[in-house]
Amino acid sequence: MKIATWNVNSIKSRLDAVIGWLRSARPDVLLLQEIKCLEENFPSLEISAEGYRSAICGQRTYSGVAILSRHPLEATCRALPGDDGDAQARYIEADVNGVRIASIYLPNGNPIGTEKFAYKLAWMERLRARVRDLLAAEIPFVLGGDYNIAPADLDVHDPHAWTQDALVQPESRAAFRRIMHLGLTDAFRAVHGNARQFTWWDYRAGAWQRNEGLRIDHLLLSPQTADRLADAAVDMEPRKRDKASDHTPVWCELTE
DNA sequence: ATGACTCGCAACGCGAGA
Repeated sequence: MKIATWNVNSIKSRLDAVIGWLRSARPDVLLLQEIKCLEENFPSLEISAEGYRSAICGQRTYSGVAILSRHPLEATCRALPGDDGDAQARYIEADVNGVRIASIYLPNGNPIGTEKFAYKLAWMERLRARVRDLLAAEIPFVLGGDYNIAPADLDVHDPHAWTQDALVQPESRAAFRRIMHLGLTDAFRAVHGNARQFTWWDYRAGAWQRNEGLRIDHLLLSPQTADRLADAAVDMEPRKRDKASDHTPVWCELTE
C-alpha cells in the first residue's frame, strides 16, 4: 500500500500536475494540503476519472486538506478534535484498507511571539492528544502532511538563517518530539537514516536551483504500520516542472 | 534586503505562505 503526501499550493493551479503524478507514481492514497478551495469546488470528477475517490475538508482561499484513494475510504473526522472554535481546514482522517490515514496541514506559526505561534503550539498539543487516543485504541495509522516543522538542523539548508522562524523554534521542535515520543516512526528517516533531503523550496531567489530547502513534510507511522514499512522517498520530479508547487511529494510503501 | 515568487480574491494591490 503506497501512501503519499503533497502540499499542492492550490488544487486548481495544480490539477494537471496532480493527475500526472497519480498516473506515474500510482499511489494507493494521496494526501493533499493547501487545496485552497471549498469542497464544492474540488475537482472530484477529474480525480474520479483517474480512479480515485476523495474526501475533502475545504475552505475558501486558504488551507484545505484532502484524501484521495483508489480503495474505498470512510471519513472518520473532518477536524482535529479539541477546539470546536477552530474553523481552519487543516485536518481530515479516514479509514482505508484497515489503516487510519490523516492529511495534516499544521499551522505555519510565523511570526514567532504572536497569536499565530501560540495557535501552532496549541494545535500540536491537540494533535498529540489525537495520536494518544489512536494509540490507546490500537488503531494502525499513518499521519501524513505538511507539518511545518523541520525536526532537526539536518532538515534545514542553512540553520543559522532560520533561527527566528517558527518552523525550527525549540518550542516547535519540542512539541513535535512530544508527539514522536509517543512511539511514532518518521518513514523517511527510518528508511534513509541521516540523508539530507528537503521537501520544500522557496519560490524566491533560486532556492530550488540552489537546493536551499527544508524537510517539513512527513509521514508518521504508528507501531503497527511501522512494522509494515517497506520503503519511503521524496519524489523531486514534480518540483522540477514549470508551475510547480513549492512542496514535492513524500511517499511510503507498506507491505500488505 | 522587513527582498526575492506564487497563490486566491476580485482586487487592479493585498495577505498569506515558509
